[in-house]
Amino acid sequence: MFVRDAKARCPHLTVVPYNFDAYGEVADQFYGILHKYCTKVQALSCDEAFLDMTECLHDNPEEVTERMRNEIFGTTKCTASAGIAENRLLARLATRSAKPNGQLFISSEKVDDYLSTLPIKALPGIGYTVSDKLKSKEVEHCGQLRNISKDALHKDFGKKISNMLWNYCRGIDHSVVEAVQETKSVGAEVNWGVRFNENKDADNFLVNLSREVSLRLQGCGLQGRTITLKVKTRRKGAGEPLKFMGCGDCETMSRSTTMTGATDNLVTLQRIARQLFAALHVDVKEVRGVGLKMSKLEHADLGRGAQQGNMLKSWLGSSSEKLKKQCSERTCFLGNSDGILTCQRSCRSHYQ
DNA sequence: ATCCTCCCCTAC
DNA sequence: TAAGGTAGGGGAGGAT
Ligand SMILES: [Mg+2]
Repeated sequence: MFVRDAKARCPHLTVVPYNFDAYGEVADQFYGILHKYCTKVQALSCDEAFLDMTECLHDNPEEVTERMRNEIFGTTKCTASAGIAENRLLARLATRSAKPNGQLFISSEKVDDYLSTLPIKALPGIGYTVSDKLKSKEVEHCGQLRNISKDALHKDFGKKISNMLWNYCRGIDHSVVEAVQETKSVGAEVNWGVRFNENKDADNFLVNLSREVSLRLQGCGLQGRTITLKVKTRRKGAGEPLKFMGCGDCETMSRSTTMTGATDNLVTLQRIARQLFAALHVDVKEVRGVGLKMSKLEHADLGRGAQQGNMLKSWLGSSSEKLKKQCSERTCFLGNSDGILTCQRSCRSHYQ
């Protein structure tokens, strides 16, 4: 429900504003505590992480988890939930079941029972499209999914997704906790408040978006070879969206260019962004969203040929918090010529 | 046989 | 699918 509608129904509604600084502070405390208990921590977001506790099995995992949750609450005043199991898939599912403010250990013996009635949609990586497709075949729970052959799944979902479905519905997950994650792409997009009257408005927007992406790349010390422009346009027949300045029902198109050398250069980005936009042949009056993304990344200071991949620690570190704030302030200048500003960098505030 | 581009799906 | 932004990954089909 939109705030506007909620206020219509509840005129005295108190709307609490975002407080990104506080979320960042809690995230720092959260990760600080996790690292006190475990060296293998993989950050999924500002409020969710995997911990590989294999090396800590000399202690009782459930007791360790109790202590961590207590410390998180004591320090942050935010409750936290946790799942404990033999692999990442089951631990993640256990966490969902444990909410709010609880913890759950799924032992090996309980896995089959737990999964048999679990909706397929609850599996990570399975969303509306895949689960609806299975539902249309009367397959709704993991127990039912186990009766579908690998071959049949492969025909309907392709290699990777069929394997994932086959393994996950049996509680199988061989993936490992990776503390260090490689950034694959850096980009920025705006899909709200975008309305252009003239070509030069769109052009101006592309220039600013290019600047934003260039600055973000430089902020990360990264350069890239592939630039992708994504444009949302009003779908034929779709009227103005009910939500003010929203993008409404749109079609999405994209074009990309791969260069021989990696760059973070503003002028290069602007030139290519313009070329890509022109190649899409859209009526600027119909544009509802624009995004620009750089991929095939390399470390800026290592130059070409250094295929090491970039090792970026979680963006939750305090230095990257500062960068994040700068980005969000810059983003305010991405508003179009009507002065409509954009709101980026949403951040979940619940910790359970 | 593998890579690339574009599109779609998913999670937070 | 009545949030929007960032990012990762996979599928289809064409290109190499
Ligand atoms: Mg799911």
